[in-house]
Amino acid sequence: MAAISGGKTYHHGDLRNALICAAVDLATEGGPERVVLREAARRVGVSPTAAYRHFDGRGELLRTVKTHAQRALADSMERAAAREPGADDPALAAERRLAALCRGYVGFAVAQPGLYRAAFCVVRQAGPDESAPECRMPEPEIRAFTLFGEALDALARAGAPRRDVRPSAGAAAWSAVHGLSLLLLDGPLRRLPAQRRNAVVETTLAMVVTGARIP
Amino acid sequence: MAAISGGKTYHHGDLRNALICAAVDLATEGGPERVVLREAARRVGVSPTAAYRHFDGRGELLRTVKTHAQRALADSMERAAAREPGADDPALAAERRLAALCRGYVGFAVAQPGLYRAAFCVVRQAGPDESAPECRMPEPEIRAFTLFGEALDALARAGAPRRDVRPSAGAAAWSAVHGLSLLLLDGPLRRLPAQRRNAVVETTLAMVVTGARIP
DNA sequence: TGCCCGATGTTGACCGCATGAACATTCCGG
DNA sequence: CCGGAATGTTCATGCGGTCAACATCGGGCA
Repeated sequence: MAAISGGKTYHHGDLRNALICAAVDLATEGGPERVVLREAARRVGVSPTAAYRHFDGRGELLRTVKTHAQRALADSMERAAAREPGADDPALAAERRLAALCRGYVGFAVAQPGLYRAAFCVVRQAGPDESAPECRMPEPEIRAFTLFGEALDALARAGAPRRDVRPSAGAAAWSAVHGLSLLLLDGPLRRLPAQRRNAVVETTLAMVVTGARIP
Repeated sequence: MAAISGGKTYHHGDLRNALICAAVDLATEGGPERVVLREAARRVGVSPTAAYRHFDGRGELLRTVKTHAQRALADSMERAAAREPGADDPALAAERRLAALCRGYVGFAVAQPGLYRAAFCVVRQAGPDESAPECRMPEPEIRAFTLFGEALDALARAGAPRRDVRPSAGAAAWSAVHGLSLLLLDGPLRRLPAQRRNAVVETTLAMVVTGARIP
């Protein structure tokens, strides 16, 4: 993520991207609260206010980082699922895939705490229009949720959960891994030794999978 | 929480408490990030630096609020459980109590988003001693966890989960309600209409309970 | 009783950050 | 080749955290 630039000219040439990279680095190092406009500008070697030519302000910069982090999270999930060996029994395969997605999720959170927190941080909106229309589904751009949903669908096709529970089931699975991740990162489970932490993760996974299996 | 004071003297008389109240109000209104030393002092009608006679700085003030919020959360859980009617079947009673605790948990989060977030916010430590000794259990002062643990114990005594899963099972249940709360508050489930939100909550509860029931 | 010290507040100052206004430098299309 | 649009810069304002020096109060001891 650390970009290098050669000659110094008055015009940077790709400041927007450079700032994004710097901001992502900052978030990676210390989470969303460390995404500071001035610091990003400093790292890129540009004056603080230059950023305003490319972003509405700190808010928009952070939102960009957030999007990046959400993508990275989903990627981690897909990679984990791809590593998972298949199975003849479709139900078993579906369960394995669900578990792998969960592991990819928590794995990303633990490996990239700063980015993970950035992926879910709250960013002040531009307009004070708090009254966005209600939304049936979670913010659509969250691919992580889509992945859980699809996995649960597959499980359903293999005969497991009641049809009418979906898509709530996706949200339930998501809740479990999200809560687990946060408790492990900055929450009260932060100091668990690795082995005990693993136990907690596996227990939670079991809860998710059996919760999806049993009507 | 809003305190009134009578005559104005140079010495306030109970500044520490007054500041805490103001800070809790702030957190209630806008979460931990709105707990601002200067603002708390302003509300109490005192100069900003006066707070330093009673707190190490913003950090300690916030930590105090956090503790308060954790207590309030646990109280909400216990109240919800107390409202729950008993049952003849001990296993059923145990399941009901667990569900009630969860509802009390999520209910608090939804009713007091600011306080809830404050209860789990990260506060910079005084010394940079990142290397606290590893801890087998979650931070002991978190009564919420204790409550989940006890409820699962009761369920275990009624014959449900495998012995060896505890206390991981407590963490799993906690993860589910914690993640659910956060997704509902500022997360991607924030805009769900009330009815759909209820469905998600109930589905998650079912996951927690069946997850605890099935070995 | 009266005075002095420590506890408690206050002022003033410094630093970092977000953000806006006015000014400077490039670059590119006509 | 030139002028305006892009893109950066400097200057200034306001907020928040925190420190040092100074002011005030109140209670205990001589």
